[in-house]
Amino acid sequence: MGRGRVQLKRIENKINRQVTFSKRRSGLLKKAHEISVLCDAEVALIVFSNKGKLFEYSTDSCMESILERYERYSYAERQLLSNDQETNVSWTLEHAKLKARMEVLQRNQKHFMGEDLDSLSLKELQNLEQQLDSALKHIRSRKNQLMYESISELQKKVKEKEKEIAQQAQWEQQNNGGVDSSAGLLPVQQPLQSLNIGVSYQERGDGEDEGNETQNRDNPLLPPWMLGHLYE
Amino acid sequence: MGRGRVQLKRIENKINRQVTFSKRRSGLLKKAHEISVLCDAEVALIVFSNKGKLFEYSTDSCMESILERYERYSYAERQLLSNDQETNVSWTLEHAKLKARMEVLQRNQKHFMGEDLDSLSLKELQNLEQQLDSALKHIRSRKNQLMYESISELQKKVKEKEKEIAQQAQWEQQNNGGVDSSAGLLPVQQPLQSLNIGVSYQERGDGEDEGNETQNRDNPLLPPWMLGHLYE
DNA sequence: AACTATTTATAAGA
DNA sequence: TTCTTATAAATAGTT
Repeated sequence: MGRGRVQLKRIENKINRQVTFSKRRSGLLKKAHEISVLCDAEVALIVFSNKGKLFEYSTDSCMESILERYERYSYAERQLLSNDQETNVSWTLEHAKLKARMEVLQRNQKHFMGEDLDSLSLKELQNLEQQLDSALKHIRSRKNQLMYESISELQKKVKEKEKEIAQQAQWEQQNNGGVDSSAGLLPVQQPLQSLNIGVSYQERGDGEDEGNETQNRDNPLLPPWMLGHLYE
Repeated sequence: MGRGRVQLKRIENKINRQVTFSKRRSGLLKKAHEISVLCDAEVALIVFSNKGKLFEYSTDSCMESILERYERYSYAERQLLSNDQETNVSWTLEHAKLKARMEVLQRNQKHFMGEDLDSLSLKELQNLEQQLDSALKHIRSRKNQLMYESISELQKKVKEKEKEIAQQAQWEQQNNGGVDSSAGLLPVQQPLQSLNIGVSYQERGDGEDEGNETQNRDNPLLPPWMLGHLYE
């Protein structure tokens, strides 16, 4: 409709295109409005210009509700996404809760490590001391148990080795009249080295090493007793 | 454009309206497509008929991306929500990390409380013992400091009270020849009660109370030494 | 759905 | 951009 036919292809002349856009845009909006009124239809029209400018028309100026209706109507997929949005709130909440618990745990950890004690009252300090005392008892008990098991195992192996050596000595005695019968007198030393089992336990003396436990202060992810090898 | 003018109002004749809707709809879609091609614009057109049937046109058949662009462009409010969606990935990640750290901290806390020790090796147990030993030293040091401060303050107040009483005794002696000069002989007892300062410290004996620290096992939010009053 | 008289939209020019 | 105008396109009413 105009002085000449138009081919359905992009108008290369920039000015021309801009003018045509302006004219056709208003025509389109007008027609959208007309069909909306005449035919009692719900219309949503969104136009982005070449340059990114937005123009829109929507029946009753209620774009969002029409778009929502569209989403509902057309894509179950989208529905899932919007569900995500709805759960965002509770998710944020859970996240905040988690953070709060983290902070409490970190604070506790510091207290357990003898740090940040200034914020505790005398009563709280007493309870903490009691707690650690009790924990230490458990830990030492468990340690003793482990050591005992280790020693028991060692003794078992020592006895086996003793038996072996005794048998060998008996065999040698039977075959060449006995070369060295004193082997059985060193049943402990010999097996301990050959078995190569290290129980490097040593009871800690009190009073040295005072500042060492602060090295791990800034890394809550690694418990300090996992870093023992670093100090050795 | 037709044989007669049309007023911009709802067509009451149902058949007529339906026909007009059909004609105009195709015209509208055509024009939407034309402006899109001719002017290099991005167009989204959604039409719901009177009866709820959906018709749509979108440039490059990419309705969702145009609608997203619209949301981004038009509502800052919506922008925030869609941004949330984009950061969901990294957020999920952060959440997972937080959870992992939580678990490590909770495990540590149990170890600090002398629980779940079976999973630790002898070496780890030694390091833990050393850690707790050191922490206990700090805690006891801090406790002693608090007690010392408490006692110092008490002594100061006692001295003040003494002075007061001495002054009063002197005054009484001057005025009625001395009624009770023995008041000055109890300078410690008297003020201690009237000042009402409780230092309820008591050194813990060893060996009793072995199972008590497990009461708080299921509540990582409350450090056990905050629950001291529950045991009393 | 097809036809067609008419209205409307708009291309080109100012 | 807006106005004008010639003409293409859309479409109301009819068949």
